[in-house]
Amino acid sequence: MSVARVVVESRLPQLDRLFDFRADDDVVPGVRVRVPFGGRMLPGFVVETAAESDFGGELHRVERMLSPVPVLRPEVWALARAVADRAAGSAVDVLRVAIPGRQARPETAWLQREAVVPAPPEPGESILPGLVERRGRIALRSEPGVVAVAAEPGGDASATRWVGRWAVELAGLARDALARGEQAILVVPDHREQRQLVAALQAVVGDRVVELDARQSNPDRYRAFLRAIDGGPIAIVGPRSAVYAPAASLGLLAVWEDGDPLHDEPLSPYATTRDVALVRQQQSGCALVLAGHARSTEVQRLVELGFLEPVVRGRPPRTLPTALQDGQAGRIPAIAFQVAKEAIADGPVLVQVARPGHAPALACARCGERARCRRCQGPLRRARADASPSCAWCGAVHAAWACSSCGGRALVELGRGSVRTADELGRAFPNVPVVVADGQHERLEVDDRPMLVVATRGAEPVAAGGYRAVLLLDGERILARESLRVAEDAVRAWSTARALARDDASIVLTGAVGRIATAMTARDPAAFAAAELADRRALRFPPAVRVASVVGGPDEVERVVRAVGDIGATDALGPVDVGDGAVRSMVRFDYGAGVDVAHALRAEIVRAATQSRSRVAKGAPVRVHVDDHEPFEGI
DNA sequence: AGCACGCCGACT
DNA sequence: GTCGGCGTGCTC
Repeated sequence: MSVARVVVESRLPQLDRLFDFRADDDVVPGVRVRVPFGGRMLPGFVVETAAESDFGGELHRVERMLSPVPVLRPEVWALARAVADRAAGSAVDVLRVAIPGRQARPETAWLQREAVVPAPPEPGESILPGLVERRGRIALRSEPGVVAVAAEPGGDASATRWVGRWAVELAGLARDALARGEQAILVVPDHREQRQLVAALQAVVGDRVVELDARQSNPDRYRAFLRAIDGGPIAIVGPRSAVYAPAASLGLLAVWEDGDPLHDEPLSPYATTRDVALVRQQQSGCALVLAGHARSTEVQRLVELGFLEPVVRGRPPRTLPTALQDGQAGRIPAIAFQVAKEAIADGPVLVQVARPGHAPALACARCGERARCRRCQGPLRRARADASPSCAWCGAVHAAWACSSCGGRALVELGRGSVRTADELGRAFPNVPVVVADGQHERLEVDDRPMLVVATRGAEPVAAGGYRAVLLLDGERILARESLRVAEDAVRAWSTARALARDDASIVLTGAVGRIATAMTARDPAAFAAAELADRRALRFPPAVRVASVVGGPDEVERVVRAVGDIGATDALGPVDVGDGAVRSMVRFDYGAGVDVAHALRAEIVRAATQSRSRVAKGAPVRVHVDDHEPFEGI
């Protein structure tokens, strides 16, 4: 009998620590257990074992071991703990995304396997030779093993398959780690990038690739996770949760397009891949690569600090930014038609648009009032030219619409979506097939024949031989959005779409002027990222500072903000009303105050969870979101 | 969260 | 005198 120190699976912030239980000797660190806790049974993970406990009272006994597999590795526990502390959250909440649920069948098969660790692959050429070897010797401004890579656009333009050069280059770096017998973790925003990266990896490391994908079935996911537990020279690829993959000797951690919002975890404590990767790099000393076609302002900040060494690969394809004349908004400019016409005979042409459907917005033809859903007040739109208006939020179809303010029955279409753009292009190019790719119509690949591919941002299919031209439409509409990161997001979305083009392709960008247009023609992404970051500094917005949003009842929010305000280098914005009797404040703080702020926030969260249960003080519960990616959205 | 403990108001 | 309201604290 020994003592098992267990983290119990409870959302209560005050239980986010280890509790001791008596356990049999087969209960080893990392296994899942069920323990008696507060009068009932709770699942948990054994974090460590010891001969004795320093708890004063009588220890309960572990009820049973749920699985003998040590799924929580020490390095992942350390990571979860640090990530939770940084975000004023619970470590178990991190483990929920880090560790897939047990599946009996794959586990039985795994337990009966003959443990075979694959041989390391042969070393080969990579874009940053020696990067992985430098692990462990990372210091500010001296030979960093941490780099920000501006990836080379374009790809392998074979007629049957397209793999971006970025993927080939990351795969080469992964092979460097595997050749040393270490693991590589490569984190991508989406399964689109995952497909390319897996293809590139298989070309250089064969079957030493493990995909940890939330889209997999539960057994497949657990099977892949168990393969990662086995260790050895393997490359682990997956979306944001893969950053927590078990890898005892991690040689490389690479994040592709760290600025993509898909890297933001929507579950508490909301850590984004880049931040987790930075913590993991610090803990493991692995080489860290933050790569993308665009540079995030967060990466720019780390470059300016000298923590990341910037590396610029390749050169963007020729890009023509075109401003729009008055009254042209939403139209396809003549130059875009011209470019498409010249390129289409030779192969596919990509047209990127802002919104899906036919008409993304509708308004009353008589009074101009935006058409809204009678049920939920959501905006109405039209999916196809001949479709009835439907609500974008609840999906209700409004065949017989009447304006709520003037009673008018006629609608005008505002803007145009992918389907309408496709219709118009189809008329302009009568003999060319048109393919629509958006949230409703997923399309991952197109072949090398002439066609127009109309896609919303992030839904662009890969073209086997590379696109012959890319039209980036709706710039003015994208940039009209009210958000801290519009420009950064737009440049990233345009840069990634453009990278799907063949090297000799022409790129047309409509509705972008000034700094943003320049960003799309410059070779080096630094100038734009630096200018964006300078703006944020001037305004004291992230990532120049960090922010924590505090939502809840007015009294509670005020109390939390006051507690954090006692720390230096902080200030608060708000509170603003967010409905249902709740308010929101934004606490801004310098990076240097981060540890103290997170600590104070955590203390307030625990206090709110334990002391505020008197019937009078029971308002909306306080919720804290540290490093909200879009802190001012919806204000 | 649930559950135990503990201290003031109406009651058989 | 005590039964029970809920505020407070704890969960190995």
